Amino acid sequence: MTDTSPGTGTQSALDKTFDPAAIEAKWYAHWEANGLFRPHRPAAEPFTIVNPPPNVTGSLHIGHALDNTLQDVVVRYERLRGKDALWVVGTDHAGIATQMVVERQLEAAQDKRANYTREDFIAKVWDWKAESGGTITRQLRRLGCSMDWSREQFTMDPHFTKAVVKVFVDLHREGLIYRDKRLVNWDPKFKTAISDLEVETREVQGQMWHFKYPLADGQTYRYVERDAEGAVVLDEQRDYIAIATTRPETMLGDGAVAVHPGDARYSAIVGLLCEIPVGPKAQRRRIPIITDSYPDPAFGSGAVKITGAHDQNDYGVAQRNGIPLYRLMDEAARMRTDGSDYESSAARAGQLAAGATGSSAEIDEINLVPPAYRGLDRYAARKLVVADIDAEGLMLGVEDKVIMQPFGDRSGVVIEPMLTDQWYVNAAELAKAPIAAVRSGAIEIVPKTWEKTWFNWMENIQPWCVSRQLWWGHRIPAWYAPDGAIYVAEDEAAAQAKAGPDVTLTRDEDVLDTWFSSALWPFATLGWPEAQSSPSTCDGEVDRLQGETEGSRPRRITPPSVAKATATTPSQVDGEDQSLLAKHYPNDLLISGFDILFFWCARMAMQGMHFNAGQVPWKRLYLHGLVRAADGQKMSKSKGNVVDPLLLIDQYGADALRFFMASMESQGRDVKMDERRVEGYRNFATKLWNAARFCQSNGIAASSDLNAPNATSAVNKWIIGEVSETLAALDSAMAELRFDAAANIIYHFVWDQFCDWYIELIKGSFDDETKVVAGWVLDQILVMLHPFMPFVTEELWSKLGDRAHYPLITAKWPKPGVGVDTEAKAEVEWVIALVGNLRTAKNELGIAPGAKLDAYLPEPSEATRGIIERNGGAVERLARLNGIRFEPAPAGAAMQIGAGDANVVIPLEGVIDIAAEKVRLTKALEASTKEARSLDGRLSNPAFVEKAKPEAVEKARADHALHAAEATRLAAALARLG
RNA sequence: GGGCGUAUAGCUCAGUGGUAGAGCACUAUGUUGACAUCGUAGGGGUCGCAAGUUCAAUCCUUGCUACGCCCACCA
Repeated sequence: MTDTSPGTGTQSALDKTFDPAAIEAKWYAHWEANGLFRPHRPAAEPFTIVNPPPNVTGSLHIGHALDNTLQDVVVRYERLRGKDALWVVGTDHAGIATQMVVERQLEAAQDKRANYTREDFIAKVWDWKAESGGTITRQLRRLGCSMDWSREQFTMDPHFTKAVVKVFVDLHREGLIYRDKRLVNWDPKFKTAISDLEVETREVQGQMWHFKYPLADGQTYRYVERDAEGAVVLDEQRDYIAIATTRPETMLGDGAVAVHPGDARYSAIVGLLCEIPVGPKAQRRRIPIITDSYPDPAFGSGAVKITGAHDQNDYGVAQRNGIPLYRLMDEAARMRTDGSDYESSAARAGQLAAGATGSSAEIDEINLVPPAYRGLDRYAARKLVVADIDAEGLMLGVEDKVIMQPFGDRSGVVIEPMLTDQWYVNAAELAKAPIAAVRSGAIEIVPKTWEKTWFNWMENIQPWCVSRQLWWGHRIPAWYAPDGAIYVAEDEAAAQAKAGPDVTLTRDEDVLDTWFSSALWPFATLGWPEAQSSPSTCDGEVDRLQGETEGSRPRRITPPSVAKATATTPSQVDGEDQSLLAKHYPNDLLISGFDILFFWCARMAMQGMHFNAGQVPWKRLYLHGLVRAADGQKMSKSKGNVVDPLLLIDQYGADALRFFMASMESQGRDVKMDERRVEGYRNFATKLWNAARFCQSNGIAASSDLNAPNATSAVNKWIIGEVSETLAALDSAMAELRFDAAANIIYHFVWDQFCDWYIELIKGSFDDETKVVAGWVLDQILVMLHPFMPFVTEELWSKLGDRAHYPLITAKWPKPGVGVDTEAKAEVEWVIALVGNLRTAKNELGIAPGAKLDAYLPEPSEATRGIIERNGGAVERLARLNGIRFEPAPAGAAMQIGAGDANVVIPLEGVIDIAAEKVRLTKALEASTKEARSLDGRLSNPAFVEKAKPEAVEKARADHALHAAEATRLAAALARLG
C-alpha cells in the first residue's frame, strides 16, 4: 500500500515499484500548504525569477513545460542553497488572444460582440477568465513548479492597472508616449491596429499588373530604353507612363507617380501630369510625375505609383514630397462609403495635385472611391479595377509573381496599412539603456549569440504602436475635450482637473497592447510603484501571513519625483521589513523562449530600466529554443502534431518529463520531442527507487549529518570522493546554466557510480561504516537530484529515515566536502578495471556466466597484494572467481588478465577451447601494438617533441609505455599457450 | 538583401587542438543478496564537402553544399 499522506520523516517501507501518480499530488499539496515554496528567510540572500505569465485562459503546452521546468530547476537549486528564492507567478490578460476566444464562443452561439455593450462584453470575458483561468495554474502545479502562489498575480489586478496607468502617464509627460497619425498595420478582422511585431510577412503567390497611365491632355514624349551596354533597344513615341502594381485597387488613392531622378527615360515628363485610368471618364484624376530616390530604375518600368495611405514605402515617398494621403478603405478593409461624394472628392484632389493645400481632416473627408466601387471588399474592388482598365485597353499585361505579404499573426488575414490616429511609444529612446546594459554586461544574455540580435533590433527600432481598438485590456488613460485637446491623467478626476470644470471629457476608447503591461512584470509584481515609498506596508511576507489579496491592500500614490529618488536607495530595514521590490529587483534571471525576445524581454528591459532608475530588470537573460515534434517540425494545432505534456506526465510521471526537458536543453538548440527518452528517464526514477529500496532493506538509513562521514575503507572513501567530484561538476554546470550537462552529471553518478559499482561493491559487507556512508551518499543524491526530479526524491527522502522532520524541498545543498582520496580512487578504479577485464574475457571466450574460475596472482607487488586482500571478496563475487591465490598458476593453458601492473592468470584447462583464447589474445595484442606504434611514431617526430605542449608529450610517453608493456605481456601469454 | 543557427554512431544529441562519447535502437547472454522500467558483454562513426593554419584539425580560418530560423520598403 502506498502511503497517501505526506511523510512525517519517519522511516517506512518502500513499495516494490515506483508509481509517480501516487506521490505527485500528495507532495505538491504538502509543499504548497506548508508554504515551502517560499520559506521564511528574511536574512537570506535573495534569488528572484519571474515567470513569463501565460495567457490566463490558456492551457499548458509543451513549450511551457520546457520553460517552467528550467525555471523550477534553478529555483529549487537556489532554494536548496539557502537563498530566499522567490519565483513570481501570475497570468496575463492577453488582450487580443482572450478577446478572440470569447468572440469565437459568441459566434458559436450565433451571437456577436456587437450585440453587447462594452461593459457587458468585458463582464463576459471576466466570466470566462473565472471559468478557465485556473487551468494553466493547475497544470503548472502538476509539473511540480514551486512558484510562490501566495502572491499570484494577474496583469489586470487593480494594483497592476495602477502601475500601467502610472507608466503611461509618466511616459506621456516625458514626451515618450505621444499620439500620432501615421500608417499603421491594420488588422481588418479584429479591426484594430497592431504593432510591427505582430505582423508576419509571408511569401504568397500573387500577380503583378502593368497599366498605362496616360499623360494629361494627350501629350507624348520620346521613350528610349537602353540595355546594360548602352545600346538602344527601344525608341518610340509614347502618350503614357507604364506602371506596375500588385494592388490595383489602391490606384484610386494614388497621389503621384514617382521615377528616379537619374532615370533618363522619364526626364522629359517629370513635372507633367498623368491620368489614373480608373473611375468615371469625365472625372479622371490627374496626378503629377515626380522624382524620388525610392524607385529603382532597373525594376519594372522604373515608375512607381504612389499611394501614401495604403503602402509603407509609398508613405515615405509621399511624406518626402508632400503628396496627399487619401484613405480608401474602412476598418474592415472595404472600399469606404463615408466622406464626400466622388465628384467633389476628385475635384478637391485635383486642386491638391495642382498645388493647393488642405488640413488632414479635410483630406480625410476626400473619398476617391468611385461610386461603382464603394462598399466593395478590397479584393472585389481589385477585380473590378483590373477588368475596367482592361476593357479600356490600358492594361499592358499581368504576370504571376511571388510577393511578400503581411499577415496578422493572430487573425491570419492580410494586414492593410491604414492611416489612423494611434498612441506611440518612443522606443528608440527607451532602447538606449538596454543596449548599453547588454554592452556593459549589466545584463548577460545566455547564450551569447543572441546579443547581436538584441543590438540589431534595438538599434533599428521603430515607434511602438501601443493602442488597440479592442475592449479587453487596460484602457488608455487619455480624455478628449470637444476641441480635440488631450488630457492624459491617472483618472478622470485628474483629467477633469487639468481640463477645467466646464469641459466635457470623453475617454479614449482604446486599450493598450498586452505587452505594454507585461513589460512591467519584473517590478509591478513586486509592489511597484507604491513599494518605493512605503516598504513596510507593501511587504510580501506580511501579505502571505495575512492571506490578503493584492487588490485589497491600501495603496498610496507616490509622486513620481519621490519615486525616482527612492528607487536607487533600497530601504535599509532588515529583510523582514524590506520591500519586496528593493530586495528582489533586479531579478537574478529571466528564462524565456527566444520567440518572445522582442515582444517581451526587450520591452521589460526598456520599461524596467526607465522606471527603476536605470536598474536592469534581470542580471541574466536565458533564452531557450522551441520544443519541436519528433520529426523536427514545429508543433501546431493545425498540423495535429502537438504533444500534450499532461499526457506525458500521466504516462511517465512529472519527474521523467522534467528530466527529459532539462537533459535536452543545450544552449542554442531547439528541443526535439523524443518520447522514448522520457520513458528512459522514467526508468531512471525507477532505478533510483529500487536502489533506495535495496539500501533500506539492508538497514541503510538517512544520514543525520551534512558532513561526509569518516571512512576507512577504500570503497567508502572512493564514493565520498565521487560525490565531491559530482557536486563540483554539477555546481559548475548550474552556474553556467548548462541544464543538459547538469542532468547528465547526476544521471551518471546515480546509475553508473552508485548503482552499478558502489552498491555492487558493498553487497558483501554491510558494516556500520558502510551503512553510514551509503546512507549519506543516498542523501546527497536525493538533494542533488531534487531540482530535476522533485517528487521521487521527496518521497524517498521521507521514507528513508527518522530524520528530524524537514522536507527535502528545503533541505541543505551538499557542501563541497572533503575532496578526493586519490589512493582510494586508484584502488577502486583498479578493482573496477580488473572485474571489467575478467567479465570481458569470459564473455569473449564464451565461458558460461555462472562458471566459477580459479585465479592466480603470482608474486604480486606489495600494493596489489594489499588491494586484493582488502577487495578480494568483491572481485570474486563480481567476476565469479573461486578466489585469488598469490602463487604461480599450475602449468598449462591459461588466460592472462591485466589490471595496472598486475597480471591475473586463469587456468583454462578443461574450461575452454584454447584456440578461442589464442584468437582473443591475438586481437588484443594487435590492438595494443597498433596503439603503441602510433604513439611511437608521434614521439619519434622531432617536431612533436619540440613544439608540442610538455604535458602532451608526457602523456604520449606514458601511454606508449603502458601499451608497450601490455603488448609484451600479451605476447608472453600467447607464447605460453603454445 | 542582411543576421543567426545546425550538419558527429541506425535515431535523438553531448564533446574536445593530441586517432571520438551518452541515451535509445541493434547483437549475444541471463550468473552475482534492489531493479527485466533490469544485469553483463559486444558491434557500429574517414565527426557534411574542399582548401588553409599547425608537429598534430572533428575542434581554429576561409570557401562551398544542405537544412532551419529571425530581420528587411523592391512597386
